[in-house]
Amino acid sequence: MTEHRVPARQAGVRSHNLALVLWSVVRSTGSRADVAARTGLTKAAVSSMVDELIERKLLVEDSPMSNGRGRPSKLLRLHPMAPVAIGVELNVDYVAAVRTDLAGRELATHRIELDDRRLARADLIRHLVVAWRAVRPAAPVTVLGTGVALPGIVGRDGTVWRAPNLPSLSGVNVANSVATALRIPKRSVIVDNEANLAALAELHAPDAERDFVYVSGEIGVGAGIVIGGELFRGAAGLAGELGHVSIAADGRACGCGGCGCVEQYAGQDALLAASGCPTVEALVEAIRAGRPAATLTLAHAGAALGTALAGMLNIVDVPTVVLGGVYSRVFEAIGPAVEAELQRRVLAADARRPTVRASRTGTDAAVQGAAASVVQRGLAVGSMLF
Amino acid sequence: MTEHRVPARQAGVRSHNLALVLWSVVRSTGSRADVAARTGLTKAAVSSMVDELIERKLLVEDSPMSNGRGRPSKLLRLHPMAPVAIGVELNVDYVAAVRTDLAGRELATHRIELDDRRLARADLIRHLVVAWRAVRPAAPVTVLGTGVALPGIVGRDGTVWRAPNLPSLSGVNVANSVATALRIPKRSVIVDNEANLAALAELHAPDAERDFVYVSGEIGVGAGIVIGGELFRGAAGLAGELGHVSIAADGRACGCGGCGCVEQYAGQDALLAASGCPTVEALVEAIRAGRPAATLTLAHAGAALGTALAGMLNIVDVPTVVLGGVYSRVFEAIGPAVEAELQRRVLAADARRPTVRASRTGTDAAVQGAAASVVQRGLAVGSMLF
DNA sequence: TGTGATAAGTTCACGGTCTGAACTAATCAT
DNA sequence: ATGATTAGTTCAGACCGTGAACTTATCACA
Repeated sequence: MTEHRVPARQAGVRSHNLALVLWSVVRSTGSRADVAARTGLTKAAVSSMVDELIERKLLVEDSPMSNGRGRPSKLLRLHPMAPVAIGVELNVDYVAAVRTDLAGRELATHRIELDDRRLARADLIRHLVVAWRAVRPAAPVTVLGTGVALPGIVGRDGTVWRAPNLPSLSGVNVANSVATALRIPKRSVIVDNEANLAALAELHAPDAERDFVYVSGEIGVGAGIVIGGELFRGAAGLAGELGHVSIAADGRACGCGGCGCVEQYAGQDALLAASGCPTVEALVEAIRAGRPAATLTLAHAGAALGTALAGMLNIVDVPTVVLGGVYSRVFEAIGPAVEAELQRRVLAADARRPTVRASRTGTDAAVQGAAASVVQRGLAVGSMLF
Repeated sequence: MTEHRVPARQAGVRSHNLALVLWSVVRSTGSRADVAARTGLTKAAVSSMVDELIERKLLVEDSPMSNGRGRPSKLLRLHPMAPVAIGVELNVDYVAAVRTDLAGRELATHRIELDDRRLARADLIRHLVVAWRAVRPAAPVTVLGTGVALPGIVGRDGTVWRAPNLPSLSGVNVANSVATALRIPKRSVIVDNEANLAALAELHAPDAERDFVYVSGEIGVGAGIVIGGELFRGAAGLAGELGHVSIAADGRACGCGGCGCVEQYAGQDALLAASGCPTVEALVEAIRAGRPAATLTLAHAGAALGTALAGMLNIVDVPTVVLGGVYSRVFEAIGPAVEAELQRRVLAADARRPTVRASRTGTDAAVQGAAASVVQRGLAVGSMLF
């Protein structure tokens, strides 16, 4: 039954509305009157809360600006020294980091390409630490928290349940490791699956749908499920593991121990091997050139991906699929095949045709999402608003 | 991003806490002091709210009862004339209804066996109306609302998107039809998938897990997903359609137009046909007698069901499967096969072994859940508390 | 039979919160 | 200058939960 456990108090009202006002300004600047109109609060209440937010150095007031008629409004903006969020990503072939403000704007980025697959746990954590330090703020602004994106199944407490492509992380509580290595509080660290966080970034992009599945095509294949504008994490945070869904009971063997995993048919390595291209760049070029080896490879991969996705859409009921990572770079070649398979296999397809589109975010989707997840938790109802 | 759209107000605090107090008493009787301790509110606040709830005729006070020491407590109970909920279910081979109090206790039940498959839409609605009237309260208590359970895919507004086993309902907005036929407000009617509502009933049973998938084995096979103690409905309310998940690309043809649907291998009709039993009762008897035709049929069906469920568990991340409907009656024969398949195919299985158990609710799970969904919505935060 | 311990329930001043209306401030058009 | 217009502030009013003091009611024991 819906949880009614916690009593509501007046202080909760205040903190909810404080977050509402702050978030309203973060999304788009405006005067107190604008904010009142947007949020539905009265001007009086907004005034009082803006005062408090300015006092707390979260907002600043621009000098008055005329609107043509009437008293000029004083636009509100995020304080230049307002808290920031850091997102880091440890993936199979790169490490990346980003610092963002509360609005998700990038303030600093960092990225290093390297093959992590064989590294020991301590080295992996060290890479994360280096990336974190590379984007850490110089000025004395507080870091709200750190989001960590990983290519694996991550539980709610930050423990890696399984990471087929980064085996030395299996069983490690990365939240703990990162927190102690950086000497920051453990509860300021959020660890999640790379696809989940990329989905969060996609959700924050302009004009994003509120219900979709984001498919992350990297070395591994993951999926982040967004329902009603919120990330769906499942009971323990393990939801959406698409790469190791089997599409053929007796198919190709996989590093995870199973066989027939989609990743073996539509993962980045499989695409390169089947098309004979040495790098993703070469593959993109081959497709642009219309080379049959490349286009055919992607049509097959798209069918495999579409088959796995169809099962997913039948079960979680989502109308659109967003292809990200490698897939967004080869979208013209793979998108139609995926869509065709969905049209054929999704139950509700004749009533509501599934949509497939390329991601609007770039290669830094996961780090952006990692930072965004920190902001989101900071603004969540009940939190102390920093 | 998490929706912060709506401002919080003091009235919201009151209505939240009022619901909290009412629900606390509904779950188990107790004195004002007990309620204060359970909810975390102060005695003063509880006193004030209990007064209001008594005033509103939702609670009554027992005569004082000594506890051995100290001033005797006056136990609080649900008012005998408190609002009730009605749940009705239209299934392929029966129509059922139940009236419950806010605690979910059955006050009246009704059930008629009949084959609905060929009936026209108007007749189906008429059956629902008859069942509803059979359990309607005699005394002048208000009916909080009506929950309707159907074997099909039902959208949030009460429209049936697809009902392979009850074709004449396709495209019909059952919420509207029922509301006008009964002359009750449309918004008091909640329509949902039969498996979703049965899952809700399972959730309300004593000692229920907070994360599970409920599998409803009737003529059709459906699934209700419960995560964190809440029903997961997906973007449009269509989540969990398990019966028509394909487990063999070129498998048996299905009424839904596809082929290889689990329902063709593990649905009630498939079980009866394969085992040669005329009725479910005969099948249960055959299993008790250990007849190989029956046990083998169920082992095969269990493997098929387990295969489909494994995909589901990989995607929505749930640790336990509850088998309901027919499956709970033949659990000893089908459970182990399902479990074996899950153990083999679920990714997280070696870290967290999937559990399979029989449902604790009976044949009236769906109607009970339908009534419970009405109560749940009535107590939801933001609602006017009736 | 009375006294004290114990626990249930009530009362009330207080601080925090939003609302709504009145009010002040600042700019532009005429 | 004057009035229209819009931004922002102030303040009384109502509501709500808290916490502490207080009242009520019972039992155990003397």
